[in-house]
Amino acid sequence: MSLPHAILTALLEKPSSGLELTRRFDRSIGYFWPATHQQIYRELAKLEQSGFIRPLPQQPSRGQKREYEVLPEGRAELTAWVARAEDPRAVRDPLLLRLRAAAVVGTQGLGDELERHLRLHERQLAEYLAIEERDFAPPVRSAEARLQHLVLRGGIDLERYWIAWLTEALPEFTDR
Amino acid sequence: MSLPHAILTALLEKPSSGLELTRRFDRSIGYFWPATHQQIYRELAKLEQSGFIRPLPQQPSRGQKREYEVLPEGRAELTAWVARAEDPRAVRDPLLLRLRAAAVVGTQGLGDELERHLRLHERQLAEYLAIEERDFAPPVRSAEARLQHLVLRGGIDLERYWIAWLTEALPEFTDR
DNA sequence: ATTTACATGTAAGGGGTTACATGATTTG
DNA sequence: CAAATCATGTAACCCCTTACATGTAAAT
Repeated sequence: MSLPHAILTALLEKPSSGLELTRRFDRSIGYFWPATHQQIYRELAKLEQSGFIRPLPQQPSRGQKREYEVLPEGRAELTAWVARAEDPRAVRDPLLLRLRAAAVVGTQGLGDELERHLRLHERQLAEYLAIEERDFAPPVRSAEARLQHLVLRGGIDLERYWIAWLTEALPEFTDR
Repeated sequence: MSLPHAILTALLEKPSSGLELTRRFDRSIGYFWPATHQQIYRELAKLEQSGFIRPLPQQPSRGQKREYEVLPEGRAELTAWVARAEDPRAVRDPLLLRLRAAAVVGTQGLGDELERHLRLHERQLAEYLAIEERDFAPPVRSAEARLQHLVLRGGIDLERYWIAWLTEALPEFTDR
């Protein structure tokens, strides 16, 4: 149940239409919870029906922009969710699984794939570091910015985790 | 499309029934790809229909154990999957999202939740380390064991990532 | 007027989660 | 024989993914 809360967060930061949300997701919240416009429209409809958000007074026709804002009930729900007890989700990683499978059927071709993943993670890390430099440069920051920085740090460290693990693993795969 | 391959891997290691697979998942493959018995039975039926596995000659009635073995086609599929190009899955983490939400609605109650997660990850790390000590102790090992160890290392480092990040983050949350 | 971009949707299918149903075997 | 356990399965719901559909506005 995270997508509705991701949307509430984004709408509190700035009332938006479905497509605007989709674009904002692509370059911020979506790093940690990606969503397509189909998901977002569906969820907006649910959130409206639940009384958590409402459309800003505007033209209500198809093909027209339709912006939403968060109601007090929505803010209350988000506030409660922040403190709610929810266990970490189970790890579900296909790459680790593939290594396990390779232990049984052989590592043929896996080395190249691991290198490819290594490059992808290096690219993602570079993207995060650029954002960090742009948005969280040295001068002291607000509590809000410190929290956002912490989240970004989580992403950065996760990419570094993968890079370290892949770099350690690669020597096992010499079929090239 | 990872669950069928996880099952093929497990069945190659040892032909099993659905319930046996469920139990083996709980203490090995399931660390990186959990699955309930419902999922496993459904997937076994699909794998049989696809001609990747077949039931061992046995009594075919309800409530009776029904064991499967992997056919050559199944092994071929798994071998191909190991080398297939598949991008890393998108990160989708509710905790990072909650921090982002907390930047907007406040961190009330989040400190306790972060500490709880920290404890859960410490427990998981201890479990992994116990497995490492039990199954991958110093004496030199087969290629198969080295790969399995690499996978476990991935799990260990991932828990350490969370522990490090949570430990770094906690001081930001002083509402206790 | 046609094309392009903007904007909101519908439909189908897959996989995961939870609750429940039912048959067979073992144990007290 | 009653209860517990083993074993396989059904059903419903939710979320994510992909492909497609449709309407409006701006650009050429």
